Amino acid sequence: MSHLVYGRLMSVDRTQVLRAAAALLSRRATATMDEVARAAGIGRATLHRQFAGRDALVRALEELGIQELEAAHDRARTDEGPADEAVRRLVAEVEPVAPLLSFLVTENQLFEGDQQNEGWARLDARVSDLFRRGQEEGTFRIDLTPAWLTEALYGLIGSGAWAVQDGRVAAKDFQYMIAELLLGGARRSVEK
Amino acid sequence: MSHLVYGRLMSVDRTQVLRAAAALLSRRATATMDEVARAAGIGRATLHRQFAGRDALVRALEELGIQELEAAHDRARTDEGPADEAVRRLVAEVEPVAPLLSFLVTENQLFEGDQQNEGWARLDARVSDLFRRGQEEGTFRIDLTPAWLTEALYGLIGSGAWAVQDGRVAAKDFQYMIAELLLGGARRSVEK
DNA sequence: ACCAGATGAGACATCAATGTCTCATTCGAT
DNA sequence: ATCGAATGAGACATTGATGTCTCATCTGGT
Repeated sequence: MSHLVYGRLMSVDRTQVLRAAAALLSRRATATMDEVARAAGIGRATLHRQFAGRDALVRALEELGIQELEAAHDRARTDEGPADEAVRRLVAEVEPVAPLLSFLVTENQLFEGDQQNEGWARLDARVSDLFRRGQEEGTFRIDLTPAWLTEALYGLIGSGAWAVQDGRVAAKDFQYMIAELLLGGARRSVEK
Repeated sequence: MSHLVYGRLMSVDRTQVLRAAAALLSRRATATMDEVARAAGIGRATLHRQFAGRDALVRALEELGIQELEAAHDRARTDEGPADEAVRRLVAEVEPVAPLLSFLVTENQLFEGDQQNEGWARLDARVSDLFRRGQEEGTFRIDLTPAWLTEALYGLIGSGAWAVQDGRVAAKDFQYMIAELLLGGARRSVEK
């Protein structure tokens, strides 16, 4: 019993399947279960054995996304140093998860916002806290609510991910474009 | 033949149906044809008589959205006056169309972006031109490309529409939040 | 009042995706 | 090499939405 993983016999790598699914669904949110299976290099039956159904798959993707976002937050140490620099670090760390994030956000929009998942609430709170801290430190303007800044960050990350995927923005500019617009806006400022 | 409209006998108001569809689909993008029909107060058969199918309905919504956005642009006179003020006017004029716009944007993302609709291309060009003009006038920073600023504007409008619909942002703050963030960013600036 | 045309309701066939199941094959541990 | 477990491929039933059709009813113009 050397290959027991989580009490089950090992077989297909669950995480690997999830990553393949994320990669595909981020591009085409309407991809079928069969397509997901092929993208993951496994049979449809096996996919169904691992995830009871499409809903279960999406929920698993949600968990994965939340995990990775939490990890990104941790790595970015958003509670340390100047708030604007923390935002930059956060954007940088979130970049790899951006396509999955935008998929999950739109997915959540589709299915009526019945139950605000606890994980999302916690993430929202972390982002929101960051902006609030920036306001208290005098770095961020106080006429834009932390809730809106949080929404805007998600929105810009989604737009950025999609613009990159579509070739309208170079991948290397992703972090810069988002962070700069979010922090400094489009208007030319006197400083700098 | 007093009630001939566009060569067809009048009956249900096509535009009114489209508006009802827009209102519903903007909230629940997966709403069924039957739901759309009920929302419009007509029978499903009649809905099918007017729009060959779901695709046709969405395409009609697309045309409607494009029309209204063009009209918003015209009213905002985005080629007059300082670019930043033009952006403000544009955001204000676009606000009523925001939910429909965000629906169409995500819808377009779902179906593979094979052929860029001519209408969207023209709208993109108008927005893009506005930002370019601002850069040439020295109002906007030049390190953010017009293409990205255009994406960002759409993204923020979508986020704003959704945040309002979800009650996380007050409807009355919609224009201000978007325009201020887009123009000035989150960082507190020295001026003002 | 009459009539052509449009509507609404529902029956119906179709279609695509989903979920379940079977079975031969393959893989890994021993 | 052998055995048990997992896989892949495909058959199959189910489901939900779609699109078509019919027919009774209604409406607006004459």
